[in-house]
Amino acid sequence: MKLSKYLLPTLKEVPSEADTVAARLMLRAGMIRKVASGLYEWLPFGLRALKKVERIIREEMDRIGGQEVWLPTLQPKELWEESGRWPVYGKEMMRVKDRKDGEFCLAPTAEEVVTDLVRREVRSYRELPLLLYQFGEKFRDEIRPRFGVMRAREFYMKDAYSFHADESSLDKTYDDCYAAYGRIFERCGLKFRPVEADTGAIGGKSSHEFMVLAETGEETIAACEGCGYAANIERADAPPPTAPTDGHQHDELKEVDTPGVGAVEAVAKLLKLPAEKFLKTLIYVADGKPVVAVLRGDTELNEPKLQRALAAKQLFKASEEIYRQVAGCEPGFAGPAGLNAAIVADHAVADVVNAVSGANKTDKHLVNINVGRDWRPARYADIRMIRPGDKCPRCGKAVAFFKGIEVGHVFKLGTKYSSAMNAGFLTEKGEKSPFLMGCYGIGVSRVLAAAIEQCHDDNGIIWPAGIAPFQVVVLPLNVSEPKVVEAAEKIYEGLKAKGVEVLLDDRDQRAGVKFKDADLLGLPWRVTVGERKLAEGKVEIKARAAGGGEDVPIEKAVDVLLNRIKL
RNA sequence: CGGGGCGUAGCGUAGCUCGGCAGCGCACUCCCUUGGGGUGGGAGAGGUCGUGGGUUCAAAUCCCACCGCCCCGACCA
Repeated sequence: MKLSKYLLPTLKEVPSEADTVAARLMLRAGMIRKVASGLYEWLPFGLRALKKVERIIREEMDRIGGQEVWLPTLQPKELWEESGRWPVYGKEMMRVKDRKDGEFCLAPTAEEVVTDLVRREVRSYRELPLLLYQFGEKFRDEIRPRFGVMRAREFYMKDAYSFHADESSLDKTYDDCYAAYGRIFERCGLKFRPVEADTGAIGGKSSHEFMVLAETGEETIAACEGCGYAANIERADAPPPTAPTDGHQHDELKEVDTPGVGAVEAVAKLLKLPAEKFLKTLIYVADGKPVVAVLRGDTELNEPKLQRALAAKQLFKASEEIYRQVAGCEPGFAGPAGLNAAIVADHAVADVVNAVSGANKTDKHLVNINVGRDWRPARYADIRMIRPGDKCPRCGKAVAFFKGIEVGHVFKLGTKYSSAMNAGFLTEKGEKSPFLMGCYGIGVSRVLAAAIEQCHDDNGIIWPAGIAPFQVVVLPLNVSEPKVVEAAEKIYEGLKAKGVEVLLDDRDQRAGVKFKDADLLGLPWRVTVGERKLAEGKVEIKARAAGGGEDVPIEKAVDVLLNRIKL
């Protein structure tokens, strides 16, 4: 490809919208342009890289027996009603109507359509297992799109779905996908880490996320360097509480005035007591019923855990109105004593002796409240967030937090969708049984952004060879010098003839401009053709990732590069 | 949805406080110059100043409404 004819508009200045390194570089390197919030155009250079990632994924999915399909992006409401997700998915799902007022959504994911396909076409256990995958646009109406294509409203995704007759078959495919994902991200040049994940709204049994470690990551991972345990903090088990913080003597319950002071930190300051002595009382609504969560004052609620503990389909914070109905006071003054609602208490609460809590009276708190004597939870559960320095739930060493970008996710769905949608097969015994399912996603556009986030320097992108849009850029430094042009074109044509993807910067630009753009575009290999070295019959070959070039005779340049590229 | 900020040429911005010819840098077109890290000079083209309304002799500038975008938070794969 000749750069003079290629739609590759590089930018010297950074558009103000760029909020991460990757977004800045993708815009500057002419890979993408923004059309509206969370919506992007992919230009030729960017799309080439995206297709490289796609190709790697396709190869690895095919390798484990995946079969590529193409499912509709526009999906009928009826299927989503069958699975029960039409009302549950919420505002994040883009919904549209056709001319007959029929309702559809723009696919945020494809469990429903693929389950529908398989229930119609597969009858027998003999046809299982089945691993289907596709590439396509997904739509999610994010509250706040950001970080360029990292969190966009329309994005490019590989999604795969597997169907099984039994658990061991599901386990095998899950493990195959897990391994394939490792190979995919490896080939994309990413430093990544698989972590245990919450199963979230999609629902299901076990689940792992593939995280690219990056400062700008939106996910937080709790990881133990001791035993290798790593989990999304939404999922990470909190360690069991240690010992009671002081004696077992239960002192007399007292009511104290705390006018206008509701928050734990503020009351702690007022009463000169540490936050560990407090009971934090939170009121939620789970599937329409109010529930109360009680935590130790220095810990935070983990909503997904509470939702799991309650087995609730929907969970949200109680409105102030409901709060008043349940607690009988203004928000901030609720406490577990005398509440008329089911209480779920975090394990850590059990050990707090002579605690402080809200009194369920506005501007009042209770001192020396004790579980068992003054209140009783309906049950204990792990509902708090893990904290940095907490003990690893596996080995007991301290865990640390890391930021990560989720690039892939594997789930064991079980029969969640097949049961809801009556999708099943006949077993050996001739009995009908719902499919066991797994699903496996990779954010293709996000992988690319994550790779750039990880592979760059001050001057631009440094492409991992596997996903570089081209392998080589040839720079004739002075196009008004025929000898330079001739030598550059010879190398360019020579590489093309060998099937190497090569870009020729034939623009009438100064050397400095070409060097700057070459660094920005970040292709793995650069061939510089200038008068100075040409006089000795040589050109310079330089790797983008390494400093210092190597001078080679013109006639050997193609062969030398072919060798280097193989490495 | 709450809080904050911004909207002026393709990109980056000045001007707005205190109303009075819409400017600058980069990019773009043409000419000359230069030719190994964003040359130097000259000439040019490009604007509903986000949209609508109001105040005024006069609005990019002041007022109101709306739209869009960005940041923080809440929310969420």
